[in-house]
Amino acid sequence: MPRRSSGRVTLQHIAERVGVTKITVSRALREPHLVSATLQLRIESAIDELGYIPNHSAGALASGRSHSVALLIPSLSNSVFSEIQRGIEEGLSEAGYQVLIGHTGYSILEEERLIDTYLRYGVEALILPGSRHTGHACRLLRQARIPVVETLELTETPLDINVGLDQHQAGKAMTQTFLDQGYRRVGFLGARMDHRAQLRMAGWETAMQQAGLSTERCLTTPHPSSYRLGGEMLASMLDRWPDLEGIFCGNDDLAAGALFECQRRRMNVPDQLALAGFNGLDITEATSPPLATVVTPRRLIGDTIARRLLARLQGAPLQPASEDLGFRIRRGGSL
Amino acid sequence: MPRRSSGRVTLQHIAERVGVTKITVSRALREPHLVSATLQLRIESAIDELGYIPNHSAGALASGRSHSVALLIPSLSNSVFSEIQRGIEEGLSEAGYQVLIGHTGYSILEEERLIDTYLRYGVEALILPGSRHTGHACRLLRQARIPVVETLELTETPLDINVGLDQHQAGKAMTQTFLDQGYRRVGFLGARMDHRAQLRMAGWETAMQQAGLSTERCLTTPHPSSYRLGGEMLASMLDRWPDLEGIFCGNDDLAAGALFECQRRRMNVPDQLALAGFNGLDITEATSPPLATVVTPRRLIGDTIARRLLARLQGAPLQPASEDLGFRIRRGGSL
DNA sequence: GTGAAAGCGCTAACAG
DNA sequence: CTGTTAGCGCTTTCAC
Repeated sequence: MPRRSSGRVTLQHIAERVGVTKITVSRALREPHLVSATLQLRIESAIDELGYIPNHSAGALASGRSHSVALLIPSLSNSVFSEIQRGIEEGLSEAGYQVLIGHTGYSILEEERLIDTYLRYGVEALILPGSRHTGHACRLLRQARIPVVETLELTETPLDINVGLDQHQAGKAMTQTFLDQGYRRVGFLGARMDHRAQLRMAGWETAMQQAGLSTERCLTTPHPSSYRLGGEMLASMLDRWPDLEGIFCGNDDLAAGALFECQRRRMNVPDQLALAGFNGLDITEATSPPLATVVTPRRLIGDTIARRLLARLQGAPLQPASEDLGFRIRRGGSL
Repeated sequence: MPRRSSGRVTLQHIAERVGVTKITVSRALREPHLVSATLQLRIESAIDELGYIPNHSAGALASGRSHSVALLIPSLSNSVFSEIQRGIEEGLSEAGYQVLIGHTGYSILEEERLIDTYLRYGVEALILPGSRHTGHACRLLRQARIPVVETLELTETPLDINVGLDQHQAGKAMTQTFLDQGYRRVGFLGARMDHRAQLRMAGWETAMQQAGLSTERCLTTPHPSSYRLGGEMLASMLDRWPDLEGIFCGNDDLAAGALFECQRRRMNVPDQLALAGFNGLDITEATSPPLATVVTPRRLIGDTIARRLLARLQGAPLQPASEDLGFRIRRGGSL
């Protein structure tokens, strides 16, 4: 009589039922070609009858492999990441990896906590949003000796794989589009102000300064962005700088919210005020007028991550390098 | 010399460094009050120095407890679930549970696959969207003998905990609001047409039929909903039924997309066409006019799930029962 | 093609 | 407060 037992059906139960040892059952599940066809069938039906569910922990412990990868994203409610995630998941699940999702809430402290958690789970790789991490997180990543992907933004000093786009350059390019269209008093609206939002804003500043224009018309908040916030912030900006000709919003949510506020005020977009967002979400094509935006190659980013990560997992050597997947400016009708 | 070894730092390494046995180190981590203060400190610093990361699989295997719970949601890009998820996660993480997220893509087959996956991971509870599952999924759930939560919709035959709202009733109530305002030719627009979308549509049908009105003005598609789709479907409906007075959209995305299309056509909302959505997402308060919608208590659902699930995890008996958390109609300005 | 033995890293149970 | 022993369910290794 065992002293401890979970009561769950184990390999051993299947083995006894079939009249073999558990290693044969194990093989039947993992390397069917090494087991005779008759046995294979009898084992399958025993598994079915008894309702056997493999114990992942036991397998991972014995083999030292978890067949899982952690994907950290800043926020579950931001659809920017869902396409990236789709590409990653399709690529990795095909290769037998389970993708464990965590969300950092845009906090590198929370990211650190999640890295720790998932390293305990024995993930075989980590995919992180952004390139800024806490010191302890970096130490954990180094010690873990597993492939790491940093994504969304590019960094000069990648830990391993780095796939994304130049957020600063993109911010600058969109601002330049305003300038090319003849707009001069162009403001910037930013929310959350995570690292990428800061880079986009810096791109705006650079473009404005290079054109010899003022960068005073700028409003930011640490609060999460939302449609409502876009409207409120637009109102504040117009109060303060009634001479505004255009606003570059750090993301599409803010831009859409700003557009709605313009509609309420019966302000014509783009004649009275030009607007632009960032990311190229579905909503930018649906509004009236469609919103100008920086279209980011999210699906491509996801696919690329999957491809490069699989290569690393299959033994490709560590060669830290950045891959710039670019962006595209879409003028919509709001600019 | 061990024959196999992962090379990772283990409890044993810490124990040797400190000069105790590994069980003491294990206790220092899990039940610090059972270990002397001096040892506690020395163990902590050894853990820090060597960079020890506990092996979750080993712990789970030995203790039979995974301290994790699976949360399945239909889609990562639908912000409807993010608030529910937040409530669940806050409540459970406080109690020491890790929440593993999976997304079913609105498919009960994929749900079945995920249930199987997470049962292998040894999750201590499962939170599922909806109350419809495959036969095999039900069998798996029964055999697992762990708490199960079915959410979003209510069911007569809950497997265990069921927290949500009456989607049919909500659809009916919103339709009744149209009728109360004097609208008669009220259509329905639905996308994806998962079970909840079907229930909402059935609510619309019931209300219309009870009022002796036609239910012909109805357009649905299996495609995922989006703003753009809302606009396109509105256009189709107006082509086919130019006499439409109002449209109840199965969700807020469609309603917003429909509103944008009205703006493009310079149709006044609600004078020429009344609109309503479902869920009460942020966007419904931001548009001009704000959209009528059925406000669902998502945060409350999440909190309630966490509370009731924790009770079950701490030993409360299985008492299958539904909890109806209701809904609220908000007229916005589009109805 | 199948089996026996050992061990992955940790915790339960009992002892002192 | 700390240690000893056994074992969780599986896979590796080596043997037949």
